[in-house]
Amino acid sequence: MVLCRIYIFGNVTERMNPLKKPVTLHDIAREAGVSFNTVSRALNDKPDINEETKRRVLEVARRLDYRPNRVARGLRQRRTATIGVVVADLANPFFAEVVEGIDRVCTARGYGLLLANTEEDPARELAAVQHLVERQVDGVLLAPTQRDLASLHYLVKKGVPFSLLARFFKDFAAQAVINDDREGARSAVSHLLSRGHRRILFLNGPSYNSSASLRLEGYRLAHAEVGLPVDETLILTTNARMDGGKAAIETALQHSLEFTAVFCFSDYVAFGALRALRRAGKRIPAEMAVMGYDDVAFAELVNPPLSTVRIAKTRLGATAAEALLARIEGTSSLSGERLITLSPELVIREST
Amino acid sequence: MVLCRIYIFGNVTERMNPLKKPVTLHDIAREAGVSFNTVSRALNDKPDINEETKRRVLEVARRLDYRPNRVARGLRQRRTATIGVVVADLANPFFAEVVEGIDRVCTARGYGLLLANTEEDPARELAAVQHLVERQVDGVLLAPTQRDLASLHYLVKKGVPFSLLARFFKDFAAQAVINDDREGARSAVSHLLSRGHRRILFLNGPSYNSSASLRLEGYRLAHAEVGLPVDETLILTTNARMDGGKAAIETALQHSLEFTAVFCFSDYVAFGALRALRRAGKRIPAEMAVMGYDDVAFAELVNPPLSTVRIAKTRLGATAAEALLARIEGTSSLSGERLITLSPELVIREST
DNA sequence: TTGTAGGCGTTATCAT
DNA sequence: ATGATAACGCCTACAA
Repeated sequence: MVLCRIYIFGNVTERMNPLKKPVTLHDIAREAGVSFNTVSRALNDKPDINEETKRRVLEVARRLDYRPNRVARGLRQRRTATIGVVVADLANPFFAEVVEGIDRVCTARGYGLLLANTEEDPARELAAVQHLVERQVDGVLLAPTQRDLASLHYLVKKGVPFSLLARFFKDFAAQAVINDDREGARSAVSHLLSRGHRRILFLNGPSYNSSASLRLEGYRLAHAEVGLPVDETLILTTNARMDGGKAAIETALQHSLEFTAVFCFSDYVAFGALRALRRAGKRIPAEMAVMGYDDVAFAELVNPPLSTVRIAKTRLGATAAEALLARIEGTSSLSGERLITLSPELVIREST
Repeated sequence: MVLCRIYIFGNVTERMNPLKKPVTLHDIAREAGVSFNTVSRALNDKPDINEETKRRVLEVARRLDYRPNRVARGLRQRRTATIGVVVADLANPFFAEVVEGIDRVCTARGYGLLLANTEEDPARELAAVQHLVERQVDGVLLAPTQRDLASLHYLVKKGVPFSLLARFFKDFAAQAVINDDREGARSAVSHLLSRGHRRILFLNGPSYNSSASLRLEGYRLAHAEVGLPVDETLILTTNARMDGGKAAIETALQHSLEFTAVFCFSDYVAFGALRALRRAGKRIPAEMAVMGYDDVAFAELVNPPLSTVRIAKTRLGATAAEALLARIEGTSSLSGERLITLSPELVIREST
């Protein structure tokens, strides 16, 4: 592995402008020969103002390329038009797409997006949330690690509105936008059962994760529907990454566990499982069916293309943002709901 | 395709706390029996203060769970400890990883991260930059669309420091952290040539993209090194996404263009090419070699695992952030350099 | 219709 | 060592 060296060419010729002082309301006022709050009125088009002066003021503002100082405005109005976004793992395409959805509605409505990454570490989650609160965000969108409730308690204590992304708590009444993971898992496992599989290995996520527990319910439900008892030895817990899937399959094979299909907590896990299975000489789907979850962009690119459960990721982000903004701005729509559940879609490709 | 319906369960029982007024310096001052700027001194541990009172003040602050209002601080100090990040496409894992690198150094140094997404639209790029400037960010990290210089001129005019991510301009002296794309392409094409390929199709990005033009130079250089003239008909321009690679291969095949290897602008493009080639019955690498660029996480998962050129993505983001912060804070280190170039790494897997 | 005054929560600059 | 006072740029009264 080649070490990355840094090459440096040339040097910046042009000196940065030494942060020239921005034009303020006062500057415009002086230029237009009015008081500075007449300018304020003109710019925020308030009712009480003469059309003619307003026109003149706006003209001057345009000429000087005036830009409001949103920090000052934020201090005065006690709202910053900013929302904090705390995700578990940015490099995970799942969250990247969720954030894209959030960005779309936030920028459309003039809100800024203050981003933080926890890497599934509860301590970082709390630190991030506190930091965001200090920055006076109007609300927070959070994918909690679910190891504890510290950050949520903090938000409640500070009175900052928030919604949860893709995860929720049974015993903590916070708004959450989630995927219907019970149904997603049920339909996936049903599909496998309908193909004749009777021993379906389940590589699930950790039990504190709400998606994992919902998917486990779905797994059981599908079995119950056909009157098949669940063999608990087929339920394994892995970490949510690729190596988790690989490792789980390897140990399962070592212990000569019997199964003809694998249902995975995520596409990532499925990719790992796929590799391990192929390395063990299993042909897919002839000898072994594999099913993922999420439908990240690459699911259709692996070999064979992965069957999976699609989550509407950007939609999830966009919906969460809308619900939160509605709550912040006092709009009605989705504001009061506890759980907003998006329905999943079974995507059958060639791995099952 | 199943339409995604929204199910809504339950209702939020607990009313959000009506944004209780946060504790301020004054509150602490009253509680501790000192003036509010003594409190300020204590908290920012300034020199001129009695140890005893300082201890007392800090104790009160802790008890009341005081948090500084960073908006007020930002207004007063004219620095917000925030940097703006403008990327081209969040859903692209390349940029997601770059942002992860940025996040790591920014949070470590107490900076917040205001994120915006252009989706390669110059108009959105300018709007995003203006928005960030209104929010008084201390600096901007920008992956420019390169269709025009409007946003850069704007930043210069406003005197806001910025660095470019992964792209640069020959004729505009802005700091940029980039990959050595000429060398990356040269080594990739060299490798193909050394395997005996003589007609190497190049699916390149649009020419305004600085990476694309550098990679073209590398393509030519590799040919020159072995004294092979370049057949210009082998150089195609595609959009940087998967469908681009697919479409390009399809037309190339239709026009019965002769080639035994394909070098792609990105892994994404390569994935598309891979599919189109396989659909056309080509065996890889026996009949056709394929090489990508970037080394996104999935490159090793496709079939066959993709040979590619690795860019140190998180490192690129982290380096850019460090350079920018150094410039903002007046630290020496990388601050003055024009181009900071990271060296790529050739990764040979099974597609070549 | 317009201008004046005050304050949002800090930090910085004076006095004391 | 501490306290009063003045910004920072804006908005929201209220007065003219």
